[in-house]
Amino acid sequence: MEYKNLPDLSGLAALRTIVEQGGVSNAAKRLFIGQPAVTKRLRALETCYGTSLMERVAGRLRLTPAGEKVYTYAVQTLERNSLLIEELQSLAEGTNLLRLEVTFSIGDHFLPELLVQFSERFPQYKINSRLGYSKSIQTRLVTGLADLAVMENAPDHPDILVQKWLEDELWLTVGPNHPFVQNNIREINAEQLAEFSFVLREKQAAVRITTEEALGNLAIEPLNIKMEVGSTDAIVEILFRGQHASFLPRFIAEPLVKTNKLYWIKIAKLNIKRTLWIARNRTSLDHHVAEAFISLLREY
Amino acid sequence: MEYKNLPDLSGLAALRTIVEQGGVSNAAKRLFIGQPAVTKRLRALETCYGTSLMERVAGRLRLTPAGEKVYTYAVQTLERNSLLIEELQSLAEGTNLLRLEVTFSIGDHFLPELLVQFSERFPQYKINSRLGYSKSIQTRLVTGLADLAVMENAPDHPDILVQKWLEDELWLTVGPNHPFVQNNIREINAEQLAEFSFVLREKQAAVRITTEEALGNLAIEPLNIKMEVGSTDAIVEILFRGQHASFLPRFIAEPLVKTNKLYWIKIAKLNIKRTLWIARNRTSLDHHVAEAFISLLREY
DNA sequence: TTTTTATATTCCATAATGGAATATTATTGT
DNA sequence: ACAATAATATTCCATTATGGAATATAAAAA
Repeated sequence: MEYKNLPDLSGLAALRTIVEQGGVSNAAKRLFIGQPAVTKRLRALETCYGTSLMERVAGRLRLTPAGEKVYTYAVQTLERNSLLIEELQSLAEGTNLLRLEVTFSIGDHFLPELLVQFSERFPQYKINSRLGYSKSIQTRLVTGLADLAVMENAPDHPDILVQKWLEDELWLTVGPNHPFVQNNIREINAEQLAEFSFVLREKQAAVRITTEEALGNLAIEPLNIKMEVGSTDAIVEILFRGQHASFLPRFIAEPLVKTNKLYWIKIAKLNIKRTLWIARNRTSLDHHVAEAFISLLREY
Repeated sequence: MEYKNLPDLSGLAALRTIVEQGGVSNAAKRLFIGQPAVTKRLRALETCYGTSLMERVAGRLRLTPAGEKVYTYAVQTLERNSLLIEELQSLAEGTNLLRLEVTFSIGDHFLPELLVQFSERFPQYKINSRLGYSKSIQTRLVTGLADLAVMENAPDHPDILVQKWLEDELWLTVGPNHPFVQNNIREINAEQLAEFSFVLREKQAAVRITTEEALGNLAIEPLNIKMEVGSTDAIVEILFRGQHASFLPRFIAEPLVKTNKLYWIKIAKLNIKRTLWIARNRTSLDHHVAEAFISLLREY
């Protein structure tokens, strides 16, 4: 089991493109790389096979007899790879499977109901969903390991298309036992944030990132963070029971505030707004299960 | 013409080896790389195809359905690359390989020495040589199954180019026990051929053909052919031991006659002359190994 | 002969790869 | 239940590979 001097598929692609485009310079344009890189790939491929594949005749490159054999292998291998990719997509689509990624707060709050509704409306489709941080979700989208994502931050990558889903805010939220609630204080200045004992999500969480971005622009003392907790539900429980404060997404805080289970303390001259995003890989825009899920999202 | 996320053949090799060796650590040993590199190649391959190829089941990796398709492609692609490499080696050796055909008498008498000299002088070249009758040699030249022939008859075909090599004759030859030798007779008339008991080569042999052509033009009785023997060396032995006669190529008879082991009986007014030929297929005139062999022939 | 076209090479910055060391996951044995 | 073992995954870092700007070389065209 010895694999020595394995050729590069990118080298085979270069050989094929040189032949079919009639030269190195044209191939470079079609491959979106520079001319030297094309020449180098071709010559590197020759090293793999230990023989000349193209030689210069009348100023242009022509296949050698050996080159013709390698060209045939190149075309077959590349075509088969394309077919394989289609096959893999069919395999994924064939099961009508949506690979969905959502950030944690969205996962905790929206996902259960979304999944139930989706399953009732589209019983033929399947969903694999997972919760994750924005960064890793972005990676999974880019690499094709996810079909669709719903996120609290807009991904920043040329291969990802985003569309807005909902507008949201982060509310400074406390429980019923908090002194500010006891003293019937519902609005503060930003400087007063230093008086609070905070329990916040961990640093990678979208809520935390957005909070720190918004407060980082203010000339205030650092927050007094007593705890980092990896679950918004747990934070809500802590707020119920103690005298801590946290920044919660409005979609989580608002129902609780309306039922007087938690209290929103407004910050004068500060609204931490954000958008919830739908994100997809640019190359998967024909994914019909994802389209179905998005139509459901749009009903919110 | 877009080639994005092309897989790595080394990644395909890793996948194949993991499957066939039953795990990452064993695959690492077989590939002569470290375990982390194997894992990374596998996971990098998954990124190329945008789907999981192997997942951990009971502590070990197992192929996913997608992984099975990629494994199949991997095996095919790697095997075809191996075949391609062999093919390229054959192609390369092909240009250094001489397929030589010679008629039997030349094969018996000249070929051993020729091959030894050729091998010493041109160690980088290979020769496949075979003995044959003129007819079949001609066919093999025409069909490209032979590169070069040395023959006792000139082939007659538009695709075969011939050049003279040596001039030769056929000598009526007898052994020391023959009555004509005992009676010190060294020249006869053609009519006296009927008095001889002949041992000749088989009908397809060039010697036989040339002999019968030469004698067929004479108004003499048919030869008394006691034996047909398929080897000129055997004929020489028979002449030593008995009272038969034969027609031998001068290049075989002359050394023996000069040392009084055999005797040449001249035929008045008859010299059976012939030429030894170098023959090639018209379309293979740039065969440099053949040129090398011909240069050696020219030294005779 | 000069200009234009096509490919090859050099030098350098960046990206990719492999491995030692370590971490994590899972199974087995006591 | 815990410790030991087996298998895979991850981190960090050094080395190697790759692409491109600039330039050189080869060949054709004007």
